[in-house]
Amino acid sequence: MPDYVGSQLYKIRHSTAHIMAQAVLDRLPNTKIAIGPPIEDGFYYDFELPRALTDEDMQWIENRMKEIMRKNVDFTVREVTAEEALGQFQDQPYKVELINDLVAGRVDDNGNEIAAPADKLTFYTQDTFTDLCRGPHVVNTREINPDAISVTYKKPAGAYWRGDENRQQLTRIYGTAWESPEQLQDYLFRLEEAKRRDHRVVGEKLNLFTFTPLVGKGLPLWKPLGATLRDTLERWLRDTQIEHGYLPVVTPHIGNLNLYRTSGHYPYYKDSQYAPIQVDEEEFLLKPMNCPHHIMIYKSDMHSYRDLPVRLAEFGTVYRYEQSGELHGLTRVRGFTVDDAHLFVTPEQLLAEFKNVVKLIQQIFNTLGLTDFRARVGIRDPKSEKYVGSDSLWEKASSAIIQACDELGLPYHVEEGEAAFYGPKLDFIFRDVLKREWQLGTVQVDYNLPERFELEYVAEDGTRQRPVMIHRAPFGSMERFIGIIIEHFAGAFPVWLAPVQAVMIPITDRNVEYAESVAAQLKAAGMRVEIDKGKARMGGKIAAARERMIPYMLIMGDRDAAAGTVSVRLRDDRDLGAMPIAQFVSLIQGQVDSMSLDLVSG
RNA sequence: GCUCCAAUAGCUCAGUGGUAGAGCACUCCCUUGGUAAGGGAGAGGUCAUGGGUUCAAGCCCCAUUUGGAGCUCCA
Repeated sequence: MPDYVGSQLYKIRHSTAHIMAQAVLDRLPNTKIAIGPPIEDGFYYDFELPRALTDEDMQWIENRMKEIMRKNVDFTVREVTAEEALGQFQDQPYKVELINDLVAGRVDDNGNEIAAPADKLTFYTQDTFTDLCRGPHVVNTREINPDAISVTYKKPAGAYWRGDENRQQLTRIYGTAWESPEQLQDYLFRLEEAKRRDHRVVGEKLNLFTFTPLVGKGLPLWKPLGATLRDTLERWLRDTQIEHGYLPVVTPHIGNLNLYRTSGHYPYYKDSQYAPIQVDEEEFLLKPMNCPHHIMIYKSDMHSYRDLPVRLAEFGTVYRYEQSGELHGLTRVRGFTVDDAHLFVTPEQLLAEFKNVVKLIQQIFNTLGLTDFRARVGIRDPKSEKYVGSDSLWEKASSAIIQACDELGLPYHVEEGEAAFYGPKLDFIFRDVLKREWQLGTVQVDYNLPERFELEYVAEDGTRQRPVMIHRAPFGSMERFIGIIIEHFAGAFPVWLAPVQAVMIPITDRNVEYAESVAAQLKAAGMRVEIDKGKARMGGKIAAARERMIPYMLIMGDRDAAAGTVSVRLRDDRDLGAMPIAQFVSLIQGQVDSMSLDLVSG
């Protein structure tokens, strides 16, 4: 957001961060202060505190901040020398480090850019508090609405000084600030909404998956309804890929360590894999990626240019030893299934084939209504050593990706350091309701693994030539993708995807038999249905079905049994009234066949 | 991995040192009700695990395990 930096909201948040630091020092005078910038939806300030903060501290700090704001104090700026700055902050070691770095012109926070030595230092002062800061700030605290800020809405958390895990861990207090109380309320509502949609909560409510320490952390167990959802997605992609000329393959869950030494994966990702398994003098790895296996399948046959592209696809389950603190529901797990495929193409085919893959991914996203995404071209970090292959191959691969995006009219931006170790890639990054970003689909161009594995095809002139590989996964991982669409739909999946598409609600026990005959007809038509034979009354059964986000409730009593109808109620409370069974079957089939996002057409 | 917070019934949670609780779900009984939760009874717990303090521990302390919020990381 280029318009954000320097905007009035930005100044409000930056200034509120300073006021928070003042309030924290008022509460705990021995606190060491670090830095406090504005961020996307608020601000934070990092502190080294003399003791842990309590809820009472947080409330006191928030109240104190409002008090300071209501005093209508000015923010004043003043240029200072390094000596003066060091004198002012002699008891503040983090500030001293910042000042010395600024003066010396060392690396910035990311360690990337060498910053020129600062030609001046500035202090900003409000009330009793002075901070080293380049600004900008509001002129007076009257520009900040005390009723549009909050620091108690979110718990403080740990954060490393300068983002370096080898350095002091500080306490980060988050705050949020807006221009009006209404905006603050909107924001807090959005946070509540995100909690409501949390896939871990919805997954429990809809009975989709579970975790247990006895199986292991980060290892999801898919329950019948979750597995149905997953299977439906898989079948859809599998069928779509067959239409696009992909060929199915199946490979084992472990592989000889030498396979990953040849591919070059092992040394790079040693730390994030399960330890090798030793059997009979040989070492095996739980499969951390599918590429080398697919490569060996390609290599097992002689290929003619006439047969290319060869597109090998597998829902391949892989295991990666993610740091324990990284695990999160379905979106970061230690065992997951990649909707993987590797395309072996001639250099001439690369561009067209890459574009086809991108179109396939776009088609998949559009079908699900996932429209809020951006495309990122990830290229090498020129300063890093972690990449394999020659400069010219990288150059070729990167320009192929960029050319494909240009020709498709796909807006993208290029980021250094986001490439895979063997080649550059195009990622589709989805933004969810909380504006969090998730990497979903990925397409990678690879000249290096064909080289390392000495892959070949026979060209028109009879010579052996090297193919180019495209790695791609539209969902990324089934687990993460499902986690994200659970939150996207808040559990209310489109009809074609819903694990249970319709629930029969017999009004009395007399009507159960009729419900069973209706259910049998719907199942015969390929629908996923349930009968609620529970003891609850109709109202209770409706409430239960709504909780579970089941698209259609078919209520049936004596009148329906006599007339051969079902009374259709939708999960969004629309009531379609009684209709013949055949009419309902064609209604639901229409929605399924068109993969509609709506419950009724038109 | 690090900091902080947490762990009580299948689920959501109450319980501040003195006999283990509620709602939902489950089983049984009554109720057979036409569009957002009928009534009653019952069953279900080594209060995460292991140590410690105490006359006495779900509650206090230590360790471990697992979960959460962040940080760092993410092929």
